[in-house]
Amino acid sequence: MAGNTAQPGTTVAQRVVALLGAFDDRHRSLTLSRLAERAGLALPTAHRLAGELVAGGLLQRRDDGAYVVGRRTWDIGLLAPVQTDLRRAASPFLQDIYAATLATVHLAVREGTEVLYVERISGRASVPIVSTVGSRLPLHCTGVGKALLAHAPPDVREAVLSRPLRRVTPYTVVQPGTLARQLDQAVRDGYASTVEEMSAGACSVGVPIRRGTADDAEVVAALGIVVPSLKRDRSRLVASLQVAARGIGRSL
Amino acid sequence: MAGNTAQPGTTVAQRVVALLGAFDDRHRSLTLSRLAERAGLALPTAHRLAGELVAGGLLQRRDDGAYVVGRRTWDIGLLAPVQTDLRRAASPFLQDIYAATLATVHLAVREGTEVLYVERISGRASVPIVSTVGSRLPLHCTGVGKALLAHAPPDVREAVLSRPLRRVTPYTVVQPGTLARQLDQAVRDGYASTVEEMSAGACSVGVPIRRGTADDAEVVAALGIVVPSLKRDRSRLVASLQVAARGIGRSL
DNA sequence: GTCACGCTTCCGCTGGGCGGAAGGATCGGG
DNA sequence: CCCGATCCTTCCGCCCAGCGGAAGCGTGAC
Repeated sequence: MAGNTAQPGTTVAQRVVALLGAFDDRHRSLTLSRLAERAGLALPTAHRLAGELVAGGLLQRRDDGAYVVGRRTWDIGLLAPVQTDLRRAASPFLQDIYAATLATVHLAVREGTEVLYVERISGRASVPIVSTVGSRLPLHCTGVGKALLAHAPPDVREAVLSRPLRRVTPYTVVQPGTLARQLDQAVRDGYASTVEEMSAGACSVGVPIRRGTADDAEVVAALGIVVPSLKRDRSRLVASLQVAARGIGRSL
Repeated sequence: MAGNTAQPGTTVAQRVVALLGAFDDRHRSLTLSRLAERAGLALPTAHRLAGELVAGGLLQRRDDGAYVVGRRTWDIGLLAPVQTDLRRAASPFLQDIYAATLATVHLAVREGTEVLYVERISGRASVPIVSTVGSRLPLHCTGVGKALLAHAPPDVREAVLSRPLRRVTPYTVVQPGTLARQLDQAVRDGYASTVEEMSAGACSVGVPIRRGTADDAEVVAALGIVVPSLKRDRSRLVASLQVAARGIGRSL
């Protein structure tokens, strides 16, 4: 009756996945004990497996003993076909917009009830931004998020509106009714905007990207920029984003 | 005497690493049998393990049955601290250079006898480029590569020069003596350049990035751009790259 | 039909993996 | 200096999870 208790039904491969999955945006480095805890593994097990992953380069051990994701994982992860076609098609347009505005430019898709940022260009003049490539944020407090949500299937909109909207800044829209009105407006206008709803001093605009050229084609992504203020230039910004979005859609 | 023969000394975790490691730039999708072969696993073993990795999201299975790297690996890989400080410091300068030149801008480090590209901005006007973020190329046929090699420790230079230099285009420098002279020249000039040595119609310039402000400080990375031609503007390009490199070094 | 090829499933043997427990290493408080 | 707390590392014996040969399918070429 000694030793082995390992929850039945778990395989080693699953444990490896659990170990890697223990890392996320808010946990980029973990001590052995936290790693074991988050992965749901006994400490010696985590120690041995993590050691093997370090040997394989998937994890890395810092001098202070903490584990971080290894370079090998980065290498391999970059091979994943994450919206490859979309990114290839969008890249030149993102560059154009950046060159014209020097503002942070985002390309994002909806994943469930979150925005997933798949590409970003950030300029030095820009406000400090929370999002990086690979990060996920709520749909209700970013320009691209609202643009995606506005054109999402009814059940998604329902799901977002029915749960409490997380307040991120004092200006975050947390009343479902207000958000719903903004979304309807965004559909009519062809763009969505936020004013300091995600981070202080940052405003954003997002426009939908439709596959193909039809005005009612499926929305597959959103394009957006973050600027210090929307008081001036809003319509010019929106116009250039919309032109780019159409260009991207055409080449999808 | 049936069943199990699995090379003794291999653990499941190592097999998982082998499976993930079977993917590289030239093998972004693999059929089960090739995956098994490249990972050195028996076919049923690869089948089962790959299935578990698919369930865990580290791999993905396309409709045609081929395995590709999964989005989860991408997510997790992006958490890896790959030259994080360098990239953060360099990002605004890369943007500036891009905005000024509209050429493809690269940030790269040396890893052994290869260049590892850690950041890139590519414009629509640019020549089609081989490198992407995460890719590795030889040191002898790119601008950043030569810049890194020129300032690398003697044993690295030795190692590169003593092995045959891979010919990539008709213009690739493959004679060790010529390359050595170019490297010495690059040290004197403070920049290195290539003319169609990596791909036809593409010239590149690379400058070293030194940690700190001292003129003889350690070279930790290189900054470069790729342009269709170097005939005009070479000195202006070099000058702006050098200014940016100093700026990056200052903030490291 | 027949063959070839690649994927999937089955199954019995066994050694790789498990975690409790003991042993270190490090730190800070008394 | 000792002692407890906390975390990491190593050891070890039990046992079942994992292995792969072999058989079964599905598909496509000729």
